[in-house]
Amino acid sequence: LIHIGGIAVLSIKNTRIPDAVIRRLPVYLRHLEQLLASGVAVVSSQELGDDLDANPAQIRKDLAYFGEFGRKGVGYDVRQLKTIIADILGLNRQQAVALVGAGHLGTALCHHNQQVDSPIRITHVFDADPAKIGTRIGSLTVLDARDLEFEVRRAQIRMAIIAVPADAAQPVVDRLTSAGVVALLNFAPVSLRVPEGVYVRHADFTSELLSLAYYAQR
Amino acid sequence: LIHIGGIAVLSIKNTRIPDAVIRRLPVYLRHLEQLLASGVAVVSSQELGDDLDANPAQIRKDLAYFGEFGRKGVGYDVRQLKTIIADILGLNRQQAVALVGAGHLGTALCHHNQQVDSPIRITHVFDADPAKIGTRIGSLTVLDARDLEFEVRRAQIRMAIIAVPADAAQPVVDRLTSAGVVALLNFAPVSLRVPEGVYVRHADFTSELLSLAYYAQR
DNA sequence: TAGATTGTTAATCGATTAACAATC
DNA sequence: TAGATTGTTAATCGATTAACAATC
Repeated sequence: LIHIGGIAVLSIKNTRIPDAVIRRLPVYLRHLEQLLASGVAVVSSQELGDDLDANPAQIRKDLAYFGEFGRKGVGYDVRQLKTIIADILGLNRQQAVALVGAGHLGTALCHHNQQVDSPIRITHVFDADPAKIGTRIGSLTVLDARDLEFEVRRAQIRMAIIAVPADAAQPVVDRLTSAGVVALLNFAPVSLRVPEGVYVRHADFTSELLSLAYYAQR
Repeated sequence: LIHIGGIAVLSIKNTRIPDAVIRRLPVYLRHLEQLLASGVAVVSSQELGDDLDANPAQIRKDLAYFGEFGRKGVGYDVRQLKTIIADILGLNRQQAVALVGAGHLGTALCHHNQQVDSPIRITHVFDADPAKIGTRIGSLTVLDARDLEFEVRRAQIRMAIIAVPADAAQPVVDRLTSAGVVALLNFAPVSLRVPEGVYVRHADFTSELLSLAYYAQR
């Protein structure tokens, strides 16, 4: 553990942290922001669990992966915990994100990201269609997909969103990873092959709808 | 097991089937369609596993929840298995889907669904904004959100997509479930409370991006 | 028949939840 | 101090993978 002024900070242990834990952190963060906005200074894992429909032990265990942030008999300082989770996720430093594919979905994701108050911002949009290159999506201009590697390297981009058709996805991913991208959010309906150490999250709308249909049957 | 003409068909056991299994079925289905298109008639779990980066035992076990569809020493008939999975998911009967929220994201999801060849189709789009009501998204016209219950009941809609702002989501969900919706795909960044027996899948783009940032840090 | 591959049981792995000593 | 709540260990639960008899 790293202690600064008696407070355990960002003490990522050498344990491998489960993906499920990482995916819950934004949920905690958002709720802490709401609590802070409504003037709540301290919150217990029990209260968080009630609000978020989660097990209090799970919340405590999730947080304990990164350090000791609570006070026994008291709970967690809302403002402090909010800052800590943001730090864990790396939301303090500027993270450039590339979006590849300016179709309906890509365009909407881009607009959505500009509307919403998110610390992670799409900074580059690429498309291969000459009719789209140079057009604007909110404050961004669609760039030529041929310049992908060059721009990604120049901006030192590490995160990318894949919103291209299925058959275009793998080549795009190969080019992105070769240019330094290490975290991918994939909206194309294909399983992607990536080099060791690169993280891929699948977020395919069509598959989601198909599996949802199972639950609608009765 | 239910056998029709010597073939075990859609024999959903009284076992509770894990959600993880259901979510893999569309992946299998899509790949089987591709195999069929390229003229492959029979496939083994080993081959499927290689193609989909999955464990063959897992594929066999997933399928075995629903019946015995393979031939020992041979493998699975591609066409037959494709049909069976489509039946399991309920993709044979027409499923009307309501989309609530015609903002950037909702509009894109609607367009995307019309472009892609998916058996599950968005049939109704609702919005509360008078400026949007009556406008068209592809072949659909945006309906007045005040008519939500009426239209959902009339079309016997059981699936819905939530693409409204966070603070509007819960009331919309309450109205949808009261009108008969039992499966929800939620793009709003809030945890939803639903009646017993209603299935909710969370698909919040902003949270996805935030957790992805963790993996981009180094 | 010999080789291959299923369906299923058993073993393993990992994640969630319960319990509780430590302590604010 | 008494009551509350953390951090953590142990127990439970569930999902994945391995192993193999059955059999095409």
